Amino acid sequence: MDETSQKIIDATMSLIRDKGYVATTTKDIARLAGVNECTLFRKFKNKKDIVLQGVTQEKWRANVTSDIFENVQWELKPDLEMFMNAYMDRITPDFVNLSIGLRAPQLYDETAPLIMKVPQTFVAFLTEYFQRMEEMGKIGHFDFESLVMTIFSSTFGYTFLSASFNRNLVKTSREEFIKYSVKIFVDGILGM
Amino acid sequence: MDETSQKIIDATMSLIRDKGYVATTTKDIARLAGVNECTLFRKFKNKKDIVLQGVTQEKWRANVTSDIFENVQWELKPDLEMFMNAYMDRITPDFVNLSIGLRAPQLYDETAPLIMKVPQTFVAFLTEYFQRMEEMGKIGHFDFESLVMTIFSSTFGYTFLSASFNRNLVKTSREEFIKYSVKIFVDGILGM
DNA sequence: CTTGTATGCGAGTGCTTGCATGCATATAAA
DNA sequence: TTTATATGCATGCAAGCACTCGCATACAAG
Repeated sequence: MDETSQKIIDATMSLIRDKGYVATTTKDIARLAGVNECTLFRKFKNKKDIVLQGVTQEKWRANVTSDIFENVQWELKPDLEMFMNAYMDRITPDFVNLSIGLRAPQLYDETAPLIMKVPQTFVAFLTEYFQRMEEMGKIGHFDFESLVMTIFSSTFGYTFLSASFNRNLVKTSREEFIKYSVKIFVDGILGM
Repeated sequence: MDETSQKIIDATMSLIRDKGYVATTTKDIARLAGVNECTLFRKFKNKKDIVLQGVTQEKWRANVTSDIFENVQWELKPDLEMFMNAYMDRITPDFVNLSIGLRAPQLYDETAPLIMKVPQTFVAFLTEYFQRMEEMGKIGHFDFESLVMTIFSSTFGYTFLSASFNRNLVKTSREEFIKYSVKIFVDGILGM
């Protein structure tokens, strides 16, 4: 990937994050990338092609693979904290807004699988984790799907709300949130 | 509001929910509403004006006022279940997608306060609820902000994930989710 | 019957869009 | 030095955009 193409991709993805795909014009992209508009079409087939190449780059996707969960201690509290930190390290506000910006009908068929892979990876990890924890006798039997959905929804929800309504709605810091919510998940409200 | 204007508003809001504001053209709106395109501009100042009138209609906003929490029993489990049900009754997938469709820079300054009012109302209710519960001696002392954020994030997260990735990611039904997550909030994972 | 109002219709406004082309220039490899 | 490649720049194009105009038609109230 030559430098000019990269600048074009970076400009495109930034604009989509800020304004959405449809509202992002090739003129905008060229201006932000500091190149002439026609250079876009020398390097890429069309506007959509820029985006589709962008979403395949590590730089523009949360780098989510299963090996991010390496430090499992098989201890509920530190493991859930590690899980939430792993999520929030990768799913930054920029990434959240980019994901929303990519939700355009013209793109969605091709980008949706990529966007969906992120939550799926986290949900799959959590599900496996709890199954193993039960096998090890460290927790009782659960409806794992509901348990996982509760914890993941909460992690996802906080991340999304922070990115969308920063400080207007969310007054709790990330560290506080992780500490307290894990405590609640582990001990419940009455048992604290 | 005459019938024609209402049809135009309904068509506009539906299209924004499905494609977003920028991708929705006045030609689309006219076709879906079954009126001539120029009728839009006889009834409304411009495209933006249609949306701004739409978002003020009860029909097109979650009808969230504080009196939706009337059935408080001051009992953790039924109250949290009531809270989550109240949220999910109102924040339907359609409403979630409409909220995202309204996130266009051309609109956001004017629509954001309306969109934000919904989570704020729920967060405010929960905060007050837990404060009263502590005063009544029914729960111990908490960092209420973190507690509220955990529960609301989870409710919001499940609602959003269901609307966005239906059944591909979310296998848990609403009823199951509410039942189990409230159980976890109340008892914790270890105490079940 | 007259008049006002709501709407349809076709055409067209000025502007912007994604995209293309021809040509000049810069740079770097041969 | 020659040659190939990358890029800038001006210009252009067909299509699509939000929005407007003049005029015809329907219908209901007076």
